[in-house]
Amino acid sequence: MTDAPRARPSTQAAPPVRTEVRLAVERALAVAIAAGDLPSPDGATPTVEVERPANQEHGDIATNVAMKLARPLRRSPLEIAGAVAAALRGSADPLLASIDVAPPGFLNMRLADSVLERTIDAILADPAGWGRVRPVRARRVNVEFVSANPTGPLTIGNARGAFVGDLLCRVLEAGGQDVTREYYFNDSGAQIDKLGASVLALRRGEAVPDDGYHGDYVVTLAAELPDDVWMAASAAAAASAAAASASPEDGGPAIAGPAIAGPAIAGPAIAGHWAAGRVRAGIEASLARLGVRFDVWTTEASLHEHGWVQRAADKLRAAGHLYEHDGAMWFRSTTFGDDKDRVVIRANGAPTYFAADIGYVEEKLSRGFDHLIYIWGADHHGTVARVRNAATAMGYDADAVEMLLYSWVRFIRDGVEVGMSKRAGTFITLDELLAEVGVDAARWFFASRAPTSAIDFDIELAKRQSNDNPVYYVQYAHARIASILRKATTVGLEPAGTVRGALGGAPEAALARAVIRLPEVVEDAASAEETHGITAYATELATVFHAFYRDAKVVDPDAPDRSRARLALAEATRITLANALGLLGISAPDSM
RNA sequence: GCGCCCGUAGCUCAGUGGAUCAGAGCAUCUGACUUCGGAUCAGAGGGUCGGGGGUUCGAAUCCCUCCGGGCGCGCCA
Repeated sequence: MTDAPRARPSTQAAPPVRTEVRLAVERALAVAIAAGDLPSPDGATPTVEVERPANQEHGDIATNVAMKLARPLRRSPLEIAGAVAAALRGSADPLLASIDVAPPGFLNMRLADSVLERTIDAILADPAGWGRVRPVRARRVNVEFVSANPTGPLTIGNARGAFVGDLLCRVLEAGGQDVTREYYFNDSGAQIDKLGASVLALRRGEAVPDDGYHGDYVVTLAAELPDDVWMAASAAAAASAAAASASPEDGGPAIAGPAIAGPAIAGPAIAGHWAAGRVRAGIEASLARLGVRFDVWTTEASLHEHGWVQRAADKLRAAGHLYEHDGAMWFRSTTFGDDKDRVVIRANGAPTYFAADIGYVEEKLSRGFDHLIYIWGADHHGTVARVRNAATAMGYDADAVEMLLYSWVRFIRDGVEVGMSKRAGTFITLDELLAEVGVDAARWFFASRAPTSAIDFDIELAKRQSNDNPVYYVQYAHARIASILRKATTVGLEPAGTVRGALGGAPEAALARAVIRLPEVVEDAASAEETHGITAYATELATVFHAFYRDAKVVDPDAPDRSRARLALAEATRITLANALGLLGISAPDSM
């Protein structure tokens, strides 16, 4: 797999062409106002926004700033557009070849060939840096995703979270952000105990409890349970059984700065701890196979052990946001708009899952992140408000904590939804899905859809139509260019080092115009925190290249100079396709 | 019951802080140069943007309402 070039802050690419044009328009607007051609705006001047028109007749780049200024300047949009256009034409900037005013007040601009040429040349000079952009706002970002409990292998239910999170990280990195990828394991608590109890039951030759875990992997775990763990678990089970019958009182509610009770040490917990570790190793291996990398693995137990939960609770208490009620400790979430207050410490002294969430926020932010992103399934939307509220209550900026919710995927096979339950052991693992569909196709599938949209994933369809999948269309374009470049060398032709003066033809101009947009697409994707713009762009670029291929003979020994220039443009296109695919973690094959 | 999300072409999905978008891919149909990769290209048909109201010069986009689907409303995780 061709991986995306790693983030290298030292590579500071020139701003996207679109940005250059926007700045030129802003300068022209200022010039027109200074010259008295336009009045000075009373209130806030609207920011200039430029866009890529869908209709080619509207030029390469257009702006509606004249219409936005019509009200504050009390001039007609056409009059304003005319003044800005005149100022643009009057500037010595060779950026634009033409500037047209179109009703009701649009400014349509066409890029000069020289801009296309120097951009293409820059791609050839620095392929790895192409597509990386300067951040609008440099941040240290923590992205936490997957975070599936280590109670069983990753399933297709975890697929979207894994890919969405990974893709977001890649896009943010290309957008110039400093990204840390993090996985949170809930390695203690009732679910782990149930997993442990299930393993112990099988080891004893008994049936798995009804509320335990029933998958085949539990049988394997029971068989592999080391003797020392087995004996320790058995001894602890016996001891806690004796203790439970001897002392029913548990010391009353924990208030006024008590220590938060840690997880109970019992047989199932001991076995569960071991099993979770084993399962976790499998999860890490699966993620590696997906090309999903993590920088930091944090466990819930470590948050308790290192006092983060306690510190966060203390912080909330000191700020007056905790109170006791019915023997439990509550966070006054309603202060921040939640519909009810939330329990942090149960009446029995045990912290809730929410308590660990709060401790985790404190722990993450203590590491110096400016921004925390949680990739959560839509079923978690009920917990968004309370966690963000807790962050606010601890004194952090509300915007520092962001939850990105993705909708559930319905997996369908033969027209029937695939039902799943990790506990019942009826599920399709992520490994199985990828073995059937392929990583590239799966990545493309998730990358090309907005995370918030509910989608259907038809497994059979994904396999059967694999050759019609747009991902193969894009990869084919890349392989075709690689083939052309190979072909060229056999007749002694190499790409030229520059396309200067060689983009005059219609096929060349159209292709170059598509190629130079990559940084804009990356910029938009990073700021919107979405990836489907990149897949759409890659598809479009492939289409434009295929048209170029149809209209322009690239390898032609009878016209060596023209061939070398077209080879250079083809190479720039190949780099752009490879970088766009690499950004998505998808391979860019030289042949297929 | 309350809250959040969603409903766009036969299918899968973009577009949703108004004008310069009703779009892409697949599927269907019709065509393509003895030539660099036909996993390609050119073209066609196909949608009252779930229904209905409202605001506006203008609404897929904003507001209300209804219908239909998903999810959430624990001292679970």
